[in-house]
Amino acid sequence: QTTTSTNISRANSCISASIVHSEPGSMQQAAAYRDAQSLLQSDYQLQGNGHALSHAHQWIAALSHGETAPWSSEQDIKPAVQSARDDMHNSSSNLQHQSRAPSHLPVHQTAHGGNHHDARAWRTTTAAHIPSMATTNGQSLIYSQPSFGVNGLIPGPGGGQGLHHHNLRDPHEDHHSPHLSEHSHPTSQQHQHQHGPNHHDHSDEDTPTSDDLEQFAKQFKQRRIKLGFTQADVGLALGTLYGNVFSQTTICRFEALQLSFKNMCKLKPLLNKWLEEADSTSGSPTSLDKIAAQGRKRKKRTSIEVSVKGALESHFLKCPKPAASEIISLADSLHLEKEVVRVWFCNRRQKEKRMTPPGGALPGSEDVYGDTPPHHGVQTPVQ
DNA sequence: ATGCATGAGTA
DNA sequence: ACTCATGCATA
Repeated sequence: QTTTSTNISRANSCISASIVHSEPGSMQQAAAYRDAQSLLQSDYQLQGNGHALSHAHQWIAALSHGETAPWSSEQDIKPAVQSARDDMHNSSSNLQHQSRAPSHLPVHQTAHGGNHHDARAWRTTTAAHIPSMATTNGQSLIYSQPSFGVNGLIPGPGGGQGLHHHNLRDPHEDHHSPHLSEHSHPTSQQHQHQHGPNHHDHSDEDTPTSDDLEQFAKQFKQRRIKLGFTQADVGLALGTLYGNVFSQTTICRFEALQLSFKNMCKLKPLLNKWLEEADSTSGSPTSLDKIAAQGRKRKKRTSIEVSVKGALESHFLKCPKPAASEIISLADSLHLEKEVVRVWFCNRRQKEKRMTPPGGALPGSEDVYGDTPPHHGVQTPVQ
């Protein structure tokens, strides 16, 4: 039975945000965010051997009784605080019109034009990238104005764990060509380059191919580690640099290619820029940060039992897009809330669309739900 | 590193 | 109600 994991809420109080210094003298590094975060969660974060305990907060309290939307009941606090005029809007999201028409061309969007792309274009093993730039909205995405002095890096002690970041990962894979120049694949990756407007040089300008992304992601990770930054540091730095903060999760997923092709394309330029800034900047401070004091009661994460997951999985194979009624009956039989089941399917589908789809890509069951991207060869991205 | 969740934008 | 981009909370 689905237990909802024990959990303590996270504080959702507004953090006094922090400043916005753009002075060259102000030094607020990444640490700020991290600290703030830990502060928030400090309730239960143990230090050393401490057992801290926690105390529950809001929504927890709320659920004791009325369930009518335990979490979504009252107020909804808005995230507010996006640091001022930061136009982070750019959501990019608006442009994926996945034409279900079988005849769509694999459009390749420029990172900026970010248009559709159907999520199936990558993996285009056999090239076939038709450079169409039918992009309607040729701007949006990314960059916001660089109003500040840039760089909010600096890994050091202040940078948090950067202190002893040593190497908590991959014992192997260390040292190898540090330069970001293009050398390539440490681990064989077949890369068939595409013909197209691209020169051979895949760096950041044009629309990258999935191979470019793989290469970049791998290299990015290595550089990042060598520089002593954590994924969280990077996410924050992006925020201080461009105004768009990203979480550790996103950086992690980027490195692991667990984002959609389009999403990867959008992020690559930013990360690439950070990378350049990062190693070129040896010691310049300045940063600005913004911590979104987000307060929104989040539903407790439902923990679905393995057996139940298995059932969902098998259903997914049969029908990736169950109708509402099916979801209801399924939820009912599995003793799950309808919403939980619905979300599970959404997430499952999304997972299929990542560059690195889950293992079970069974052949034959590809286009069943008219939306399956043809990810053929899923080459192990592993590391 | 990942599972479940939220929300904006769409259809 | 879905797709997508993202992320909190967890494993």
